[in-house]
Amino acid sequence: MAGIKDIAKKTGLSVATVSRVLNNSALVSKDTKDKVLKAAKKLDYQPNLMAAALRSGKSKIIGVVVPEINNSFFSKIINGIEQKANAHNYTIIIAQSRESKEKETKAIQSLIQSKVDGILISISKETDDFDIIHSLKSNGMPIVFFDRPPPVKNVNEVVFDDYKGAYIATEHLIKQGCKSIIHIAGEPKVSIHRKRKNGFMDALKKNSYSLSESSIIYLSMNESEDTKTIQKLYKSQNSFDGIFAHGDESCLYLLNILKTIAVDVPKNVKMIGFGNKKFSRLTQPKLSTIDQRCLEMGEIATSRVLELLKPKNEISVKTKILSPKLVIRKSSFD
Amino acid sequence: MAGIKDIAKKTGLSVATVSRVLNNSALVSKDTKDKVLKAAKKLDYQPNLMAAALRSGKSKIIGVVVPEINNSFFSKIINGIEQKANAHNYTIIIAQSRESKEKETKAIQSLIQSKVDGILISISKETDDFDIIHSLKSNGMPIVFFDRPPPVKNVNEVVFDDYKGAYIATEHLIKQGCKSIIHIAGEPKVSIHRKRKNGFMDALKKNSYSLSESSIIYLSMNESEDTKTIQKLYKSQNSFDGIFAHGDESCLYLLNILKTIAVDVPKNVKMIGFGNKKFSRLTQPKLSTIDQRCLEMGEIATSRVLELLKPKNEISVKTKILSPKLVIRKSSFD
DNA sequence: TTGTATGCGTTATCAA
DNA sequence: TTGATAACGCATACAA
Repeated sequence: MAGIKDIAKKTGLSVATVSRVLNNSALVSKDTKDKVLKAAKKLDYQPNLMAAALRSGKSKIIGVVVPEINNSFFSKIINGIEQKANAHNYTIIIAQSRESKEKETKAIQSLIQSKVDGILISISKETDDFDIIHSLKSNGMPIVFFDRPPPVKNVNEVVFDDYKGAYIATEHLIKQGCKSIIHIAGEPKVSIHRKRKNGFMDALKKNSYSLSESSIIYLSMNESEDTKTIQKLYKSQNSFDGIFAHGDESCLYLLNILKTIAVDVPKNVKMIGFGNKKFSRLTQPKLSTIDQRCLEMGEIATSRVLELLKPKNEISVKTKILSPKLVIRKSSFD
Repeated sequence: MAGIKDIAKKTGLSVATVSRVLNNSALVSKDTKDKVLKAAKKLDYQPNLMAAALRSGKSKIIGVVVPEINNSFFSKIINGIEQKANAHNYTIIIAQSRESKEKETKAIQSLIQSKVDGILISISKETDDFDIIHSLKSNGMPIVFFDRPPPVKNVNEVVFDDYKGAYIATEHLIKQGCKSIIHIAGEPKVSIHRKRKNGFMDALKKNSYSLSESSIIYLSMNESEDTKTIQKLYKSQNSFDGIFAHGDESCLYLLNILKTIAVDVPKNVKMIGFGNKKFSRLTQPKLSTIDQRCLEMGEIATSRVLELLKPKNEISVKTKILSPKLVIRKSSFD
């Protein structure tokens, strides 16, 4: 493992020239270039990125902060980020906030100290003050938010249209002939859950479907209890033939309950989830769902931060809203 | 955002003294210490980790290479790694090989160039030569393998006992009274799949259970085809009342098939999966499974590399084998 | 207890 | 086209 100095010694050139070759600084003769490259390979040259970053002021690293890596939604997005970043010769450093404001702040600080050139971040649920965001902005740190932007003006963000996703899912059930559709709702404190619920309700209204109290169900996640609830509802006059679940997880959960009480999916009831999780293809029937285009979200956010990194940039600010993709499988189609 | 120099200027002390305070080098008066700390806070001091690393030769970073981050097995392990590393004031950099030997090599190289102090790695499936591992070893890079060690002598490794996991799962079914157990096997090219199959077979032998050709099933993952296969087998004289699936995914898949052909789990057939995936708690009945103690694997591997980082270390080499944990839920128990 | 001076490996400026 | 040299921000050996 050699450095620039070793190559200089070996070739009899100066470190400056060697550095120029290694950075394609064009002002070198083909002869010396070849000589240097050959020596580099022979000596197993490994550039010291830290030294280069220190000197140049550019680390070629992008920092990524997500709530949780063990979450396929975020890890898919990270894949998009990594691909795009690598394609532009950038490396990424991933940090987790674990939905804690304190850890989030620490993570950001740590990225700053690691001299990342830019930051991509999805804000933790717990975070309620945004001082650090403001300080990042005023320090001129290139920063792009994805999926969960902060309530701060004039920021770059890439978000997913949860409302529309829910709307589309619901309309899909309507088109499949469902006459009475219920929504398995998520924890209302979470904003995306509220958006999905609203999308569901508006789709019903728009299509002149009636919306009763029993149209929105909050499950207890206690099996026998939920089974009773669903069975009772199914046999009541408020029965349903369509289900839009706020997530694939609850869709799976419900599918199992329906099987238990001998309701056939999709014959008797059609259902659709949200998230396009891996396991949604392993059920029988396979689950229809809404795909959030995670990979694209990561790619777009990265492209944006890469733009901000270019010296020429005018300080424009953009919000990109990703539209949902309907994934039709067996659970909503026959 | 200030540096060590700014603090020196502000306090009228030398950079050396400031540096000493910031590194707890003990040889400073309480007075100057207070002065420096106060100024540091006031000026919003952010250490330049790259400069410190360059000077000290220690980056306090551990590099982690995994095949895929979007895989709950690995991301759980990473959580264990991160926790342990952070607790010791180390940061981690995560790189993905995506099961490609080429990307794996690049990832390792990139970590070296980032001057990580040590490396944790789970080898990609595709990797078939181990030159880079040997060169890392001979360069004295502290390195610990987890889950998928390379076939190289004298390395530190933390692995999971897949054979034993399968054995325990099978014996569990036997204890639950199953008389005829089948195994849903995985792709035999993958070594852990072979180990699980062997554990299954040995558990049967040990308990004097007969093992026929139809005891080991390879699914096509074509729904209707697999449904027919299972239904036919279930109604044949080689019928079964216990299933050990090589993964939770195929366990879920099979559970759905059984429901479709009206076989009750766990009454008619008991089943157990492998991996303790999140969704295994969302099925009805909930899936029994084998937990691989991912968090511990990450923690142990990190502790090991941290030991190697201590100057005093004698070059001992250890293999740690993690035993499986049986998770009994409804699918194998009534 | 504190300060001076040097160097980590690289890039960038200036001169040749 | 190339070389000598300063500088990036910090840690540390040595001097005071």
